[in-house]
Amino acid sequence: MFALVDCNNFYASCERVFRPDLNGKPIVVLSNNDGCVIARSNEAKDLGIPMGAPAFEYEKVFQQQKVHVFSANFALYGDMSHRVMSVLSDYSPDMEIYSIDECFLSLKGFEFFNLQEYGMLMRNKVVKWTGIPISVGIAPTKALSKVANRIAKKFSERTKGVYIIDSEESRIKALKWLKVEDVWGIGRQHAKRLQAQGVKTAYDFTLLNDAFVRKQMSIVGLRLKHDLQGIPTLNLDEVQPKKNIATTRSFDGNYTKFEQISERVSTFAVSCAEKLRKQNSCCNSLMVFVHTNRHRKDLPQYSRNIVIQLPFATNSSIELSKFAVQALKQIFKEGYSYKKAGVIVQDFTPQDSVQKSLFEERNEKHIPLMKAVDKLNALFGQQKIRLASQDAKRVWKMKQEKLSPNYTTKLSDIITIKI
DNA sequence: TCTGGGGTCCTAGGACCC
DNA sequence: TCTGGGGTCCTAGGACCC
Repeated sequence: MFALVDCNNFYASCERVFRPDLNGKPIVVLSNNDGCVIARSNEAKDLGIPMGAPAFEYEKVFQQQKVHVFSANFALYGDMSHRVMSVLSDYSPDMEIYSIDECFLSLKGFEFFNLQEYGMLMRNKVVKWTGIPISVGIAPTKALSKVANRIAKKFSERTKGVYIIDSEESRIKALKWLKVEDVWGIGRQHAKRLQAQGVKTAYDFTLLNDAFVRKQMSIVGLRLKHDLQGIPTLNLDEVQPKKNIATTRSFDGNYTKFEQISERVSTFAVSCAEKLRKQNSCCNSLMVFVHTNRHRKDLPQYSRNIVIQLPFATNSSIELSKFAVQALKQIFKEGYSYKKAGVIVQDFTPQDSVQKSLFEERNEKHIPLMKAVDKLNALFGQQKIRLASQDAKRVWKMKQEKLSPNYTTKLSDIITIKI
């Protein structure tokens, strides 16, 4: 059996942990730049605020309905996620952290446990120790545990947040209830095609023949089908080092000058380099892209990316920044209003087995230098030490008007309790 | 005025090898 | 008239996830 544990309305719940006065009130969390809605409390969902809603279009609703609006505070959510996962890791020797707010637990060897009770234990402990409410779905396969989790959440009053699929009868009942477009792994495109063929529920999907599914949805779809039939096909994955790392941002306004954008690109490259060093990888290639605001139909549009092969594998902020700005030079065109840029590093090699280059040497001095920079930044706060090619005055170029304090990661933001 | 960010996997087709 | 067979590697594009 597998358990899929999922935090309810995760970002909204994180904000609420430190603002208990907001219990029962509508909350939304906005994306970077306070652009669109990326998380909603149940109360906000009930008001009909959709996922991804542009914030400026819903300003009136927010005011009229007294919705509490937060800028995304990823430092807080990341730390809270850690805490939740750490509590959950006590409940199984095998765990797959699937996303910031979800994990699978293997319940192999738990045959003689009362799984309903076990799920309740997890739920109570997590909410008591972290303040985050969770839902637990338990079933013989990963895909079915996803389904069970949905039921646990949807009917939380009846299920108390824990639901188990453990018989053929409950499997079929669950799958007949679940719409095909809500199945994990069936996105908009596949759902559209399946519906056109009369497939309405997850159960209908499991009745299709293998060859048909294989042809329409590749091996991925077929695996999913088997998993939903109760044949364990998807395995628990361990956390792998990433294969790509990206730092991309929309700008706080429209940028037209090369210097403005190169400063951003340099900062993005430095951020990628930091993430690379965290997982002990070096990258061999790097992509830079820029584009204009695609929502502005009245302005001329331009969008381009470029991939460059590096002469040697590196994770030095200095090198990567230099290469990224060089790449930007090749695609930047005068006369456009740019809205977004990004740096993506790819083609990794482990840090300790980097090949020497025949023609161009990487500067070995960068290794201890980066170590020192990382140490200082960890001690004195992100971006304390920066390259001259980055902006020296402002660290964040984002609209974050409703940012909550970093309650759990910054000493000066820790809450005070009066007793 | 204002519209997010960061990932994964699979397949087909082209280019190449012997 | 008739023109083989068996591979690998890479990339772009498409699908999906949170």
